[in-house]
Amino acid sequence: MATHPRVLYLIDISSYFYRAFHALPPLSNSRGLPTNAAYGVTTMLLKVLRERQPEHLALVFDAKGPTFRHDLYKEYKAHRPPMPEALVSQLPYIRKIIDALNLPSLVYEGYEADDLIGTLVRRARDEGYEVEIISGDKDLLPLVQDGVDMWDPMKEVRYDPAAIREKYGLAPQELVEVRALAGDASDNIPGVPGIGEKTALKLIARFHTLENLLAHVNEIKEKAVRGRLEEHAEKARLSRRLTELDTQVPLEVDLDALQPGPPDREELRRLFVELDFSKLTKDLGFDTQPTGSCALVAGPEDLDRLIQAVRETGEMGLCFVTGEQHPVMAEIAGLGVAWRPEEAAYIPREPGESNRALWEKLAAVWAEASASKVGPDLKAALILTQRVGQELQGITGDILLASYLLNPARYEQTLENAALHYLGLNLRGPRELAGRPTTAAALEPDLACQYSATRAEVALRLWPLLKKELEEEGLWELYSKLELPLLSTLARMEARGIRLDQDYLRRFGQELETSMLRLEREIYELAGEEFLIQSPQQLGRILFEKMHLTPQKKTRGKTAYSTDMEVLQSLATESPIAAKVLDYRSMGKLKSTYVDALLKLVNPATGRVHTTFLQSVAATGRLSSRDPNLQNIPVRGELGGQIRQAFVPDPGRVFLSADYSQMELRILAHFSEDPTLLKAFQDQIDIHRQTAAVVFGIHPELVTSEMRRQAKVVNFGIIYGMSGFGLAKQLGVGNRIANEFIQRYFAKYAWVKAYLEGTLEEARQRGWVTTLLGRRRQTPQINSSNRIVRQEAERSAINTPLQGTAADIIKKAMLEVETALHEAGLSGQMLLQLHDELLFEVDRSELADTARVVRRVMEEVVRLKVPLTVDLRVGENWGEMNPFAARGS
DNA sequence: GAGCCCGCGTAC
DNA sequence: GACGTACGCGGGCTCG
Repeated sequence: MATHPRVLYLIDISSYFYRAFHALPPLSNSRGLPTNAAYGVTTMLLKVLRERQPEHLALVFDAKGPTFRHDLYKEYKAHRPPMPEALVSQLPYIRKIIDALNLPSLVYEGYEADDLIGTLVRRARDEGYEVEIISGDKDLLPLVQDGVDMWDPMKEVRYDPAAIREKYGLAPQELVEVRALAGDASDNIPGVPGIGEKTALKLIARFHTLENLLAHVNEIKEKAVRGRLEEHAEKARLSRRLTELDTQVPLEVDLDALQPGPPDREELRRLFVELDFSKLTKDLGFDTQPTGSCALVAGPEDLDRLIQAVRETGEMGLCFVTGEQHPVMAEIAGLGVAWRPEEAAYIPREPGESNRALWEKLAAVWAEASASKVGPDLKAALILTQRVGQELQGITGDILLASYLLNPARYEQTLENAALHYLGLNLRGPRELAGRPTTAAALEPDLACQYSATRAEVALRLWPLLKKELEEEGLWELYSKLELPLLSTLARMEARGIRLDQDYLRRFGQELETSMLRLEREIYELAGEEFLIQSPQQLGRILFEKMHLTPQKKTRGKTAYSTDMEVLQSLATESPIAAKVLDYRSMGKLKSTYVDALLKLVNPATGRVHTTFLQSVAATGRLSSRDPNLQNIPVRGELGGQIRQAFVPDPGRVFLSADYSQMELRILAHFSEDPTLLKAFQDQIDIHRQTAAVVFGIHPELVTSEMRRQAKVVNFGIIYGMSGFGLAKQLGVGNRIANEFIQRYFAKYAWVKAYLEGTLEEARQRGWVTTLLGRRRQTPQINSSNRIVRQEAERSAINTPLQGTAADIIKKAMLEVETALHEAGLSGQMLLQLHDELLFEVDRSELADTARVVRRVMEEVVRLKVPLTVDLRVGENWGEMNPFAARGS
């Protein structure tokens, strides 16, 4: 039986530093350290290890300083610029990674890696090894022979003698002769001037060696080539010596000993985390906990020990396990608690008197403010604990909130991502733990224990890291004075909920259904067949293939005809079917998204719906709302308003809404300090009318309502970083006119233009933009060479300080309004935040006082260079809100 | 049947 | 390619 040949893998590592550096975009970690070369080299090495599983391997380095080739020719590699600083700074990390991977390295003073590889190839063949050279450098191709091939894992190219013969028409060794003739600009090898690779290949194919060629130079017909060869024969001979590999490097190394050792996985994890190599970190497969037993709190003794430990450390990581419902309603399956790293336990919630006693005792501990509470979602924990009786105290470290403030757009804020990013740990979800698709609440106690105790423990470990970063980045105040207190405010709003008139909503749903059935019949009639109207695909087929209406545009994926509102509106002149589809669509939207979905989410015990406000999602600092989303309940249009009418206050109470007027434009005025814009707001001028006067170049008195409407689009467009093209499309005017609008706008509001440009420049320089209260959003794509990517980043960079400052302001106002109402002894309650508006439920008897407090606090919450004004409205339901207490009355 | 993407539409 | 930030529906596809 033939023994399998031993293979020696020789990695031309130095060349990969440059190749990775130049091939990859300029990546960097969160501290701005460039990482692209380190990343490329690491992935290359991991690929080699994964795909070859080498038993014998060496990383071969270039020696520092001059080599024998410099003695031969002082100009050798003389034109090479010094290594770029961005690459130099990565070398120590590459070194550390190689050490952690525990791979043998070879370097020999006075020689390049190529010579060492040549020497090793010779010796390896003598000792019966096969060799694979890992390189992308063509200079090494002459070494390829039977039993020696070359592989470039980066480009996934392989060379053996046959491949070289096919590509160059030569034997590998003959490539040395080619290089002697053609030279190499990057190494400053002269070759024969005027002879390039093509000519050289031809010549060597015929004469095989340089010396043979020079001996038979008179057989060459082309005069120019012959003349150059005769003139530069010595240069060619020198080039050949420069390019020939020295395979006799006096290297004392035992090939059998060139074996990779076991990698230091902990060190790799540490390095990958530092460099933000999150995918590689994940691939390392560090799980938080092996399957096994978990500390289940079974009786009072266990719990006493837990309580004792929490009191000793003064820290408590919490992770409740609940069903999917809102925490106001969700079933509690148990609680994971951690008190110091590596120490955590799980308390299941079971029926029975003894378990109830356990939980009462536990509740007493989480209600002690002396222990700092840390967790992945403290708002949910707060609501759950309120429900169980004792409200959570000592709220300190919300992991997702902290991670969000540090980098709001980096990734979805989850404990999994934070654990991976900051600790290099893979958290295992319910699916991985159970080995089947499931939810946390459905896990067996032992698995639920592993799940939630681990999460509590990981949160506890993450918190000091996040806190330190918040402090270092100047975000601690934003966290501790704004977002963390707001978490409690939001918890109260969510828990309170908002009452829904279910009977009304059901009736409305039935009306919609009736109207839709009628429309459906009419549409089928016009189409001549039945089809799914709500399917854009089928609708497109009917409208554009069967009925031959005019297609207006393709969908975003270019795959189908678009049937969106804009298209249908323009088709209304061609066929009555378009308007009917539009009506059918809008009713279907209301029914499915608002009527049906809303009814499903009502708390049956109270008739109220409880949204979840998400505090670590929107990249600008805004809140978002989910299950149901109460921030996009329809308001425009007859039918839309009817949905809002389903939201009603308790008997004896009314809704009070308070919305900031033109908030983002005022913030633009504040930041830009544009005199015209400032004056308009100080004088309480209608800003859209003023902009209309500006862009149409007329007296404000002459502005028509249509002009004002268009100017409103311009004003909004500025905030969104809209282009001339976008404005033209939106307004339905030509490009030229739209550009003229923009030009006149910036001519009049010149400081706005300067401000916007300043924002972009700042983003380019610093890599982030900021808001009034110091919130940050990183702008990693702002210097992208891809124009589309870059412009998208620019629009975000322009919009974020404005939208984010609005978010800052209303968040601060929410905190202060709550306090002010409480101090004034008023019972009004905040129900919703809608980005620039707050909705309260107020006792009718307290309406006037509450309105006064709300307006005062909201208008005075920050001092801008323009006044902030608030419009108040009151109503018996959310759909019929009427102006209240207009200013000055 | 679960999970995902697409097209679309609602809000500020 | 062209307007920022969200959430969520139904259709339709893939995968098991």
